[in-house]
Order: sequence, then structure tokens, then C-alpha cells
Amino acid sequence: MAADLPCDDAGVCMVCGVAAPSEVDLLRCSTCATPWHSPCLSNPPALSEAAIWSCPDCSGDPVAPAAPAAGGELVAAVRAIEADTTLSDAEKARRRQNILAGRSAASAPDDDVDDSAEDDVLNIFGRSFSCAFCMKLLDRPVTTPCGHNFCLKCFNRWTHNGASACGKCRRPIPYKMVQQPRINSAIVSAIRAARMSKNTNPAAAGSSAGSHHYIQNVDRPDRAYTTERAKRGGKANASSGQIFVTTAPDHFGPILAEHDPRRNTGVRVGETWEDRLECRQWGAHLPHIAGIAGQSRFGAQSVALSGGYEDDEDHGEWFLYTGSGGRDLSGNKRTNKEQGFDQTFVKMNEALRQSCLRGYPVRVVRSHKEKRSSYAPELGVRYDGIYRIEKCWRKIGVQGTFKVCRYLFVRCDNEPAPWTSDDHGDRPRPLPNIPELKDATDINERDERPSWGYDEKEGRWKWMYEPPTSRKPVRTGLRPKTGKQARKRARSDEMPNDPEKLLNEFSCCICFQVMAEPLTAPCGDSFCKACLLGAYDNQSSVRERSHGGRTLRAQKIVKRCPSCATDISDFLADPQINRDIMDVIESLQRKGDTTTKDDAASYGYGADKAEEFRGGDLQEEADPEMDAEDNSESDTDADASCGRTVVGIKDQEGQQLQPQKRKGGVAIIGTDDGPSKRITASADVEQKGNKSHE
DNA sequence: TAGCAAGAGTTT
DNA sequence: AAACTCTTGCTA
Repeated sequence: MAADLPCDDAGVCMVCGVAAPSEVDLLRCSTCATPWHSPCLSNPPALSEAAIWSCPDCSGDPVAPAAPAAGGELVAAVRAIEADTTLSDAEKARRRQNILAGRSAASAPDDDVDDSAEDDVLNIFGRSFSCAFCMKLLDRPVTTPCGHNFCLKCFNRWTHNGASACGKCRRPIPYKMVQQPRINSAIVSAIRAARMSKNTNPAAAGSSAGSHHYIQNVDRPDRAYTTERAKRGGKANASSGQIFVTTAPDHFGPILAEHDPRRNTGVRVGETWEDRLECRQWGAHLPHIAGIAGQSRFGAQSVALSGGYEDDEDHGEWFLYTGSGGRDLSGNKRTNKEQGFDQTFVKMNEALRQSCLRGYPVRVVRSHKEKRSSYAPELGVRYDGIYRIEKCWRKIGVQGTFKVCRYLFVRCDNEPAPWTSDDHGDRPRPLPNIPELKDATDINERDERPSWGYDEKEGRWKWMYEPPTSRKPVRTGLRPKTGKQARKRARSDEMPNDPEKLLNEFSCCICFQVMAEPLTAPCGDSFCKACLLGAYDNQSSVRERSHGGRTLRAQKIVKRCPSCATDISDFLADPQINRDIMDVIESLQRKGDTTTKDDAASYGYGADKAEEFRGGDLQEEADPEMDAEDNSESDTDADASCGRTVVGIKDQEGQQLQPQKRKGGVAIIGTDDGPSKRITASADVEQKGNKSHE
């Protein structure tokens, strides 16, 4: 592949490094307006073509070599459609889609996406959920603060080539979003719901029915702390709370309903916990510090991705993991990131190698501490399902001196990943191309049938051999359930098959109604405009400070997302409506109107509710000093409300709204028929975090 | 039982 | 921020 790169934000050519290419040498792409240094192009255009030149990113697909140079013709064809004033927007979209569908069918043989089915799903949403770059149905949608939606891959390709403005409206994209774009969960679940309603195959539908990606922890830990000292030192010093599942510590594979007498659901993909200790209590990943759970002689059961090793590389469905060790941690140097010696295949690294050789299923959890991945949760620790280690090897780490152990993890779970809109789990996929393998030593891969494999007949992943027998006793405070105690899951898991049910996917996290004027914050959470802005109505964006009669520099006030507590104050300064979501909501409401007029009335806009919310005085409630007192009560509160705690937002009727700020507190906002989300809040809403990314 | 571990709160 | 300190759980 030719190493064609554009000029960066400062106008510096990323190939030759020349600071300010002269106007003569500067070429601007006629499609995306990105500047390029003409002498550094592998295939520069003739002078006569410079005005209509399309850059290598727009005219071809550099990451999909199977797509031939026909890209230029495609762009020309798309432009011809755009220029045709006789066509309506819908017709233009339809024609663009047709052209691009032809290309995808030819260039991506391993892509099992059925284009006509995709088209159906697009139609359900009035074609609003198509990516502005690839024109296809949004895949892992991310939303810019200006309210435009793109596939994550398209967005990354766009920004990695130096663009820092929205591809649709040219407004600047915040640095933080360029670094770590967040998946828009509302769009993901809406598309999935639409797929489910199209899917008449009960087996496929059943495999992921009810896979919620924000599962409330109905049962709070019974005993998270055991000693007085632990209470003083916070959770870091806490001994483990009760283990709720009946799996042995060396249990391989998913945690099923039969291992979960408390809830009878098992650990589902997308389940999120506040921290590693809570994750441990549900058996997904037992060690509370270490990233790898396993035994060198038998294999590894689970890993955590939490950003501790800079060599890691996360692509969602597959990732490259780094082994542990190689660091000098003597003398309580817990945080030493520097490598002091080579990693070798011993201890946990050997356990992972064993799982690789035998093709064992490995549970994967991602932590919010992983700051370089779009697939990491915003908060807490999330279970992402089963992966298999397809290969492992050693190579010099990015620090450049010592070797690290490397593992290629590929997802193979029967439930879809939290970031995809797929209505089914994984299918066997070809291994990704790993360039670093050519410099690798000690390459291992399994040479026999994997223990965890895909059954083509049944269409699901399962044990191909008997799972390895446990060598450890079950540690749990609960006896395994008896036949009498075993309750069947009281869930109908009925998926939406009409516009009104689909509308439920667009609920505002504040008023629980279908969103009116939807806003998507950079963290990926969506709200009614009135609800979100109403929540901060009485707050100014900066605090004037004075000291001894002098006026000091104004301090920015942090405003946290009501759902995930990310600072969204920059977004709130100029929030833009997500028009695509709004169009979809309106079109679904129109469809609903024509079918059942009476029912449609119940899907009211949230603005009225938001009006009520504004009655609550946020600033007074936000006084940090209130929290200390409040804190001692928090556990009691949680217990008293059947595990469904609503912190801050009192109830659905909107009597009171306040930000979530209980120290270490976890709250669940949920309704019986609406989506539920766990939210964690910190006590220092306005105390810390007064620095912002610029 | 020593030593390690991709944690977390507090202090500097 | 980084350093320091406090811990527990697990492997070997």
C-alpha cells in the first residue's frame, strides 16, 4: 500500500514533514477538502485534473485492498447523483445506496451482510440511519457534537487522515472525540430492534433476545466490606464481597443461568459493574487487580482490558493483548509502567498460551480505564463475552527494548457485542492481518480442533469437547439451586415488531419518554434537548472567583452527563440536535399514527415533563457538602428500593431532578418497560475535573 | 508462605 | 500527576 498521507492540522505534510507547502504544491480534495502535499503523492493528478481531484481516501478504500481502483468512478457517479436537481433527497439516497451496494457485494466476499435485508432496515428508519461517508446503514454509530452520525470505521478513517472537522457540516470535532469516539447506544439498540422485528428465524432471534447492554445489578453486594480498616480505606482495601455465582474459580466459558441462582439469568453480554470487586462477585473475572485469571498448567479463564499495557490494540471483535510481567514492581511500585526485562511464557502468560493451544473460551471484560479504545465502557467494568486466542507470539514491545508476549483474541460469542447492531452473535470470521507477526518469535497456534467451536448445524458456539473439569471447590455463599427453587425466567423477550415498540428504543434517559429534539452527548448518551438543558438551567458555565478584592480567572463549572457522569459542559455550550434520530422518531410516529391512533397518543414528547423537572433547584442540591451526610445513607437507600435505586432523578413523574453525585454510589434508572441504565456518580461534581481537553 | 497482580484512596 | 500506601487473592 502506498503511504499516502495528507497534511495535518497545522498544515504540515505527514509524509515529508515540510511545514508549509507552497500553494502550488498544495492540493485540496474536491470531495472532503483535506489538504495534500502534491509532490508526496504516489499518483499525483495532472494539472488539468487538480480542480476535480479526489484524495486517495475518497477515491478508493485503502484498508480493503479487494476494492479495486473503481473508487474514482464511484465518487463520480455519486457526485452526478448529488448534482441532479430533479431528484428528491430520498431518491438521491436510494440511488447512492444502490451504487454502493453493488460495490460492497463485489469487494467484500467475507461480509455476510445481506444487502437487501440492510435495505429493509434502512427503510424502517426512513433511510435516516445511513452513514454520510459510506451511505450504508450505520455500523457502530458515533455522533459528533454537531449532531451528525457516522460509522465508527468511517469516522476513524476520516480523522486519522488529519481531518478535525465534521465531514458533513465542517464544524470542529473536539480533540477528545477524535481520540476516543463513543458509540451511540440509542442508535445501536434501535437498529438491532428493527433487525429483530425483520428476523423471522426464531433460532437467530432467540440467541440474542433480551441482550441488554446496560443491565442493572438488581442485587447489590451483600457484604462488600468486611473489616473496619477496609471501610476506612475505601474499596481498594475491601475484602471481596460474596460470590453470587456457583461456578468454580477455574470455570471456563460463559456464566449461565444455571450458575446464577440469585437472578437465574447468568452473566449477560453488556452487564456492567461499578468496579473490579463487583465484577469479581459475579464471577466474570475473579482477580481484583490482575488482568489475567488462569493457571499455568491448565489455561486462562478470563482477561481484563484496562489500559495497563500500551502495546494493547483494541478492534472490538478482535484485539491484541499483552502478557503480564516484565516490570520491576518491588517495593510497592504498583504503578511502574516501565519494562525492565523480557516477558516469557510463564505463569499467567503460559496460562493464556494453554488456552490458545486448546482453543478454550476466554471471558473478556473491558474497563473504563482503557482510554485508547472506542469499545471500552465509559464507566465501570463491562462483560463483553467469549473470545478465543487464535495465536500468540513474542516480539519487542513498543518501549523498544524488551520482549512482550502477544495474544490475538477473536470474539466467538452467541450474543452480539455491546457495540454492534447485529441481531445475532458472532460467526466464524477470517483472522485479521497482523503486520507485526513478521517480526515475531515463538509463534504458537492451535493445531487441533478447538474446544470451543462453531456448530454450523445449530448455528451457535458451543463446547466441542467436554469442558475441562474444575480443580477447585465452588466458593459461594449460596447453595446451588434445587429443582424446586429453580424459577423459569419470567421474561417474554418479545421484540418490537411495530413502530411504537421501536419508538421505545429512543427513550430519553431523563423523562423516559420518546425523545423530543434528541441530543447525543459526546459520551454517546441521548436525551431530549429540553430535558438535558433543563437539568442545568440554573447553572452558568463559569464561576467568577475573587480573592482579597482581586478578581481571579473564571473557573469552568463541570456539568456531568446524567447517565454516565462524563463532563459534557463543552457540548452543552452549543448542543446540536441529532436530526437523523429526530427524523426517525417522527417517521415512526407517523407510521404509528396510521395504525393505532389511540396508542400513539401515549408516546408524548418529553418537553412537558422537562418543564416540570426545571422546578428542582439543581445548584442547591449540588452543594458538595451535602454529600458527606448523604453518603452514609446511600447503602440503605439502595437496599430499600428493591435494588432499583434512582439517585437524583426521583421518579418517572419528574418531581425532582438532580445530578448523580453520591460518592461511589451506583444508581439504576429504569422502568418496567423502558430501557435501563446503570449510572455511577462521584461526589466531586464541581471539585475536580475543572480541566478540559482542548 | 513469598511474591506478584491492568486497584484505589491519600498525600505530595 | 505522580508517588506512596493500604490492602486482598491467588499462584507456585
